[in-house]
Amino acid sequence: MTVTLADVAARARVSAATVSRVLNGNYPVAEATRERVLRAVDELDYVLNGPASSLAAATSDLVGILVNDIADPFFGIMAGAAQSEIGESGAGGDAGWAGAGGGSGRTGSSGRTGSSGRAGGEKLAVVCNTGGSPERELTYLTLLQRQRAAAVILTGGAVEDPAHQAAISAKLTKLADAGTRVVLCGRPPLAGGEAVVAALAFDNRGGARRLTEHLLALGHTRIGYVAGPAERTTTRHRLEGHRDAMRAAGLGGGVRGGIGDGPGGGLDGGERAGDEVGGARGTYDEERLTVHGLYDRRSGYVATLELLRREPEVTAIVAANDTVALGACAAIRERGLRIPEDVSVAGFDDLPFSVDAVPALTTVRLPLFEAGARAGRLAMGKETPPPGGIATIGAELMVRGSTAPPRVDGGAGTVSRER
Amino acid sequence: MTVTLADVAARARVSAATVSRVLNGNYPVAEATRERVLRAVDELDYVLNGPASSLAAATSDLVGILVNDIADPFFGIMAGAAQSEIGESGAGGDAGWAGAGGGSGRTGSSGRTGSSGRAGGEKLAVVCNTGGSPERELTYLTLLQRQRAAAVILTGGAVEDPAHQAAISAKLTKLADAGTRVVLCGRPPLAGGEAVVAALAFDNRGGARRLTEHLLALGHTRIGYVAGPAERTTTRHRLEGHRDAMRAAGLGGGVRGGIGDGPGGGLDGGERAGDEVGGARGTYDEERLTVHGLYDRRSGYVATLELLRREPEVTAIVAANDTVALGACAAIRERGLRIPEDVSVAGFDDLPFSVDAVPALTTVRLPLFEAGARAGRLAMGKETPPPGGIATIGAELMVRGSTAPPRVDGGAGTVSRER
DNA sequence: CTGTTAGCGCCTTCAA
DNA sequence: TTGAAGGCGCTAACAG
Repeated sequence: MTVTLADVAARARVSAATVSRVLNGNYPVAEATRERVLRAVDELDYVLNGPASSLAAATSDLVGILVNDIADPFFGIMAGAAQSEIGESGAGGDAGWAGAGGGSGRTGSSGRTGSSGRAGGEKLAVVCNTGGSPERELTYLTLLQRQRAAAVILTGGAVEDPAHQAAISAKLTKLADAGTRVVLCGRPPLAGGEAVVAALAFDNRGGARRLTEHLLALGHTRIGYVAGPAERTTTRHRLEGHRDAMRAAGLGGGVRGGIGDGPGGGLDGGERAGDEVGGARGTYDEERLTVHGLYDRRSGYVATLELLRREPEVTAIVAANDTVALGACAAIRERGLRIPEDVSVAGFDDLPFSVDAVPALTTVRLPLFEAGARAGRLAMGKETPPPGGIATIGAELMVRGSTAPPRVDGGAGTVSRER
Repeated sequence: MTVTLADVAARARVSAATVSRVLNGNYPVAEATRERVLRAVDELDYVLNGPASSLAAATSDLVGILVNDIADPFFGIMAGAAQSEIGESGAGGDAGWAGAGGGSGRTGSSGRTGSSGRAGGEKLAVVCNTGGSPERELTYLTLLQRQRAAAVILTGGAVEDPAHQAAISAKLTKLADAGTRVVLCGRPPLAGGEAVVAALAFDNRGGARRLTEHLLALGHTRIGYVAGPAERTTTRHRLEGHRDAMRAAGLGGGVRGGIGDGPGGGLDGGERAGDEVGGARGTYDEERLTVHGLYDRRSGYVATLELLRREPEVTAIVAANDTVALGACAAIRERGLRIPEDVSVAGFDDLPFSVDAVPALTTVRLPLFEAGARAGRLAMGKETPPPGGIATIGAELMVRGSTAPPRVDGGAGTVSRER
């Protein structure tokens, strides 16, 4: 029923081996023969059997890109950039695709029907949506391992549960052993990072610190923080950067060790406002002015409402990311407060929509596209890994209209005022 | 080096066929044997060889989801929803993953190491980013065909070039012939749609019509339209809906046949403002008040500036989608005009951020998540296709703060006024 | 319920 | 430069 290599060979009057050789372009083949084969391929409309090919060659042209949330542009931008480097041979550029031609030296005979059975280095870059679930992440990794993927790119923060860290680490080691190139993008390096080709980590901590320093310089002291899910590295690093800045300014401080002290990282911490543990007044504030949620708009909205309830005098809200910041803005406005006059708001990531927010969002820019593209190149072996396999990617503070000095009379004032 | 089925068979003291059977769960196997095999699998840390399996079974567990722009939540939401239905056996719900357990009846022995060599119905849902390029679309389809994908979901509008339509159609037919289930989501049905399991099309035309009718009811008559790329079905349908409404109100009208009359759909039409072709004054306006661009923020910005230049008295701008609308808002504000007092703005899609725009964006809601999920189910054969294989998905008008009656003195007035 | 027997379609030495 | 032959790891009939 389906056309096979043998059929093409017969039509071209050569052996199957020869057809294989012209298709893969790894071996010298006489130009005449080659032409004949290519013609037969087109005439028969032959399409290589991937599984058979992968089985025999013990490797496939699949490259997996794992993302936490495919509906979030944060991941979409990185994934798209990576794909643009992986898809066609040397696509390179920003968004330009080389088109269907290319391949192993052909110049697109037989009209634009092309894009047939050629194998030449074409990789199938696919993105897998883990939904932030560690189990799904592991499952996808196994599926990719099963497919003998050529490379795997893991994007975004990792879950910090030691059991999962270990499981992921073990899995990546196996993948690497099997010849799969593993690249981390926007994720901190693994403990024993030998398995990984390269790890591109964002400077979340530094970015967060500079952002909060900006707020402090403006004169804010009561700064609320809407954090992401408690167990993620990204969440922890950004929160730590924020707290570092606060402590350096003599605010908050005390207990070390991050954010793992609340159960489940939910929005339910509010009821424990009196739980003084460490004793230090600073610690009290630090926890009281932090609410965890998801990296989505709704969480930003709910968390901000909670923050305003806990501390009506808050003059600034720092959100885990831009999306969360949008939710925060909505909550603030709903309470009849103005941005930035009554409350300043800041985000993180500098997603495309952030500049269009009203007022434009002060945030921390992460070079998502560049990082994704670099990860793609690394995965393809088109770029040499950074020394030690680890690179930290800078985060740039973008000051815009959503942050301003606090009101002189301090605090947001009563919550009842209508606009 | 790598563990194979035979190794597992040897360790479990059964034949390879038996191992295969317990792994695939398609055949009755004695409970005792089954346990033994599973234990051996875990002990050996065996992972099924996908290519070999696909080769022998003549089908793979790969499901491809093609999107035009992975960085656009419009596609991300649909793709994520589809994946949630495909990933795990019966995940079903909104965003909840069943976790790594599951599989063919096991209850997760040996800790959470799990997610190993089980094959049971697990599909690898992958999204492929075409970047809107027809060539890439074709290439991905070929790659998927090569992998013997179990199913393919095409999302979003199609390019209207007949040559490509034909090429895609032919390719889909081949895929279907090879047993791949093809589903269209947010894309109009094909000419000869036999190859397709189902086509879920959005009511872009109806939605656009109702949106413009809303504006007309408000009293607007000089309405600018920022359209998407000229050659896409989505662009055409939305524009036609808009013009239908305008004509029904006695505005615009005349020449039939859509938007294909400008070269390349660029922003370059402005210089031709005097080209009166049809003769009817309405036609003139229709084209003068339409500018094409991409489905991104920047295009919305640039196109709106152009629209304001062509017709300073414009009182409303309808954008091709919400992202474009954001750019339009930026342009309008930059010209010192207020939304909606001076100029009303409307979008399309109702993406999550639209409700957070200031003022909140009037738009047309498309049930992206539901549609994506349904497409996923259809692709998995978990849901029976609609009659005729075609379903039109409703679009709901969402009236919010960005649209209001035009100013009584008409028009946006001079552009120099500062806020 | 389980083992045996053939391939699935291609790549890759090894010769020629 | 090309052909011949073996096997990659698994599944799918058949027997038993």
